[in-house]
Amino acid sequence: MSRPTIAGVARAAGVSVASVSRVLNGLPATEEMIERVQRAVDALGYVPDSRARSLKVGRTFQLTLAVADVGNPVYVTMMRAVEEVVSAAGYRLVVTTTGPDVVDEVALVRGMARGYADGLLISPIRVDEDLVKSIRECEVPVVVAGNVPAKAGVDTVRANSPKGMLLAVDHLVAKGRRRIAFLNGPADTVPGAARSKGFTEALKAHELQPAAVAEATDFTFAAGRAAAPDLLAAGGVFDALICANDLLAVGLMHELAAAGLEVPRDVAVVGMDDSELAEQSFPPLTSVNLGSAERGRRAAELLLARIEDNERAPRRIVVQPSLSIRRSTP
Amino acid sequence: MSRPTIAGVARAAGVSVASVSRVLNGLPATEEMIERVQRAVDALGYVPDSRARSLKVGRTFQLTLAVADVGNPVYVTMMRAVEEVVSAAGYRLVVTTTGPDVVDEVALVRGMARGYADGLLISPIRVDEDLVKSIRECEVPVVVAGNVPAKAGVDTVRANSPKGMLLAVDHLVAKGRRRIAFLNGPADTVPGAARSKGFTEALKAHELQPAAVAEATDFTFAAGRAAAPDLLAAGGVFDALICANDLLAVGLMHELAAAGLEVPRDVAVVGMDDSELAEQSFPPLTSVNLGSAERGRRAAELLLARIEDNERAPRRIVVQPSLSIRRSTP
DNA sequence: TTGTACGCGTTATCAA
DNA sequence: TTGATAACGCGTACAA
Repeated sequence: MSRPTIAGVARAAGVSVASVSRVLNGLPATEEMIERVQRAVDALGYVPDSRARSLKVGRTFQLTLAVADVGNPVYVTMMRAVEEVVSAAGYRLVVTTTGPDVVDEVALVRGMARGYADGLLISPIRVDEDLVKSIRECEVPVVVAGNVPAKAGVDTVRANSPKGMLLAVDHLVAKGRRRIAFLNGPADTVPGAARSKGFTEALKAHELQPAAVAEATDFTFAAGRAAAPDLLAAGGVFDALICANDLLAVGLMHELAAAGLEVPRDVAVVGMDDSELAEQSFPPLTSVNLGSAERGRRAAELLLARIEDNERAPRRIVVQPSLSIRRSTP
Repeated sequence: MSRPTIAGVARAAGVSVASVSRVLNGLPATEEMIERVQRAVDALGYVPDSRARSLKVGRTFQLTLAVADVGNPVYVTMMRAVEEVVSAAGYRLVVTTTGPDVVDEVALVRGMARGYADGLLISPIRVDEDLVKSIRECEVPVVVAGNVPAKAGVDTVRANSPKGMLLAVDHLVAKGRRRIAFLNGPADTVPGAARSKGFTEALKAHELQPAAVAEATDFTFAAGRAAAPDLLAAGGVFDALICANDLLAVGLMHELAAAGLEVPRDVAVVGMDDSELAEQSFPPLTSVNLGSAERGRRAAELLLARIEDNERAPRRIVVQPSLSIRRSTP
């Protein structure tokens, strides 16, 4: 006994398939018709086939979320927010990992043409001409969480890294720290470039010179630890440290402790992303909240809105940062 | 101009749709035919529609992963492993959050009948008769990551909590700790019940009595902190503490520090799951590795295998634990 | 308000 | 080897 189809229900109810379809989709029908159909549906345990439905209506009620690494806390936060919005709207979420390579991102965007999802929410870690082109030409609506040129012609939600950097520097300066160092992630990434620019600007605003700058090989805990020697070689020249994300900050804090430096007494540390790890680390980490959850939420809403109406002009939303002050700064 | 269909390609190439389909699916054809079809495909930028394909072949090449909370580190680890296996096999991953309620899990399992995915990988947080029934009757293959009665008749991959508990207690006893306390999560959950049973057995094996036992309201950092007063009220009666997961352990460690207790000197702390947080916490947390990544990987493999051959007898895999010793224990 | 019949884009069967 | 055509299960003109 295979799964019943709409034809089976119609036969069992003694009505036409059209009537069954109408009742199931809430279109006008007589009480008696609704009753008969419902009875047959229940009796047979009929469930509409979403494959056939997708082909017919040209929509899958699925959205794709593409991030570089589903394990990164900031993506986890975004994903959770996205999942909430999307499922509340009756859509399923297809989660894809692109990896660090831009060609994989391009392949993914092109692959949307197969029509397995109604929209794409992508947070590209690196951006090039090919990617912009593929996004502009994508067969389904695209929303970018991150920075992409306006000529891509799509909705965008991004953080304000420079403003966030300024909040961090303001705070440190207010606490009397002047010799500020910076640990970035890879500068050839979208967030890396933004952080670097923001740090330079923020120091300039305070007429300060960087006390030390280092670049980790990745935005991870391990990379943060590995970058420690570079910074510590400049021993004692900095009394504050800003890290491009929380993982780097926590990794570095472990090495600071190992080197006998106390946080925040000897070195104040500020992370970015304000992920759950910031609250959980010891000491709890002061961190720039770049609004990952809000970005996820708004990006998802933008995507849903665009699916409803693809004619509206692209919007570029910037989510403002805030500073979560904890015990890693004085 | 809408997307080209296989008919458009056939027309452009001057061949039949059947031939185009064959070439695209690698079925036997002459060199010249392959050449002509390929040329037309490239010229038109044709991409097969996966909706139509799904309807025809009865497969979507999608799998559903259902967990209670995509933000929980242990699920993140599992998800990453699952995503890797699944995408390598050419499948997409649909990620669904069930929430803490068992009725939502049942609805999800029933909903698989719509055929939007070829299989389900579920990690139920609570299990009841309804859920077991729905799993047994599910329209698509199901693999359970966790504990579910054999009568559900499905492949299962689970951790060995009791063995893991024993590893933790062995270690603590070897280090001279005898007054061992336990912080569990909700005992009416699958992992909570397993942890509780394991702790009791492990202490019995060493002929010890529990020094203190508390139950947090959830498996979270916040719940760990909130549970601290309960345990600390028993002040000084324990010199070691096992927590049902890493989040609880780290939350509690913050409160221990606030209470002036030093880890591991005053209290040795052991977590469970050996998530990335264990390595990142300060001091780094000794933790029972229950093999989340391996469970995810094997569950995904089991599901793929069952989709290929649904006749094989259900397998019940138990992944063995190990202990990752770090500085939170002497 | 209800029923008939067609088409969505693809794969698979059967003849040629 | 290739081509014509019948499904796959559903939604919806159009006609009654």
